[in-house]
Amino acid sequence: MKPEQTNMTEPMSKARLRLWLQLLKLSSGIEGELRRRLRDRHDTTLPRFDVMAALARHRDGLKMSDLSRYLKVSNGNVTGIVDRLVEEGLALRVAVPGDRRANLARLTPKGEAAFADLAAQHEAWIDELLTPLTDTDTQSMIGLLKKAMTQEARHGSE
Amino acid sequence: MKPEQTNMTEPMSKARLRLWLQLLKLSSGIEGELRRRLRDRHDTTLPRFDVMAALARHRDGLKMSDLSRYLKVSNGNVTGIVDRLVEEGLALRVAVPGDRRANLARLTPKGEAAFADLAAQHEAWIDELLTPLTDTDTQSMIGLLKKAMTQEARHGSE
DNA sequence: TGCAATTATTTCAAGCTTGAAGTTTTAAAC
DNA sequence: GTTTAAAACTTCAAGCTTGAAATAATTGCA
Repeated sequence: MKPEQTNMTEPMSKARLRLWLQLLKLSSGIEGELRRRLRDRHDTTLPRFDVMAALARHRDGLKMSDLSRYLKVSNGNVTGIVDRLVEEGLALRVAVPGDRRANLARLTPKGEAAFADLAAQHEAWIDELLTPLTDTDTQSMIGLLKKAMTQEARHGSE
Repeated sequence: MKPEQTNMTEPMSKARLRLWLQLLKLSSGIEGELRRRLRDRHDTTLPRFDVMAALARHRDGLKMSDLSRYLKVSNGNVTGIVDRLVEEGLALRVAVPGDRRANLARLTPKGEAAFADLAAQHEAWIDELLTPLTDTDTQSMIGLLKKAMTQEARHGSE
């Protein structure tokens, strides 16, 4: 049986590899720029921003292992990142009634204020970095990305 | 002046943010799976694979700082990754005639053979992980990604 | 009620990553 | 020819990341 072809000129595997490399190029480029801006303008990091974003959506806080699952990173990693947010006064750990093993990570008022500012800027930065795309482009790409994830989800990720 | 709108329902900034989150979800998911497979099946890492891929395209080798620029990672990072490839016998450092500061990193025959195998599997994995996309989807997405990078490139990357 | 299994979190080793400092070498300027 | 600036690479501190081990606590079962 013939392999999947693309216009009889290039196997599908080559086309998909080229797609992957372009995907990586765009996402790495944007992510790198976000990291630089967070560091240079706000003295913080993208992982801390991600944790704050998760906690901002859960005002009562999240258990460490829930945070780990939500962000798809290891428990050990979450421990370290929350440690630093606590050191900065942006989050705190709260005991869970009835379970002395567990605790909740929660944003402080200072953390909530800081995150509100960061979130607005983050949205503006993404808007700027993806300016070349029209609304139609954006909706098309979202559709394609979701289509790509229908199968990819069956290979072990959300 | 009214902000950019999308079908009068959502500002462009929100749409682009949603796009970014989907982009991140797909690329993180695939990258995570590649890392797992490289570790579990080949006892190696994605950064080492990336360095080998760069060196495979330059049979004579690349200078450390050329490698750093090519891969867009810091010199210090490249030093460490090449150290480990050398320890594994997959690469070696070669002196540059006339410049005792510089050296070339180059794949060994063992490294070239190992990379050929990894590259074939890598391509097959990407093909598998992006199976839901038809050739038309793939070409469309490549086009959109490139369009996105026309402006994004002006913000300090590539 | 006691014990084994499981859970929640932290700690740990190893690898990666940045950006700056340090060292050596080369190139440019005078 | 000498001095200064720049280049090439490594080392370093700090942060992130995984997955496994360690510790403490809870749950479930006999």
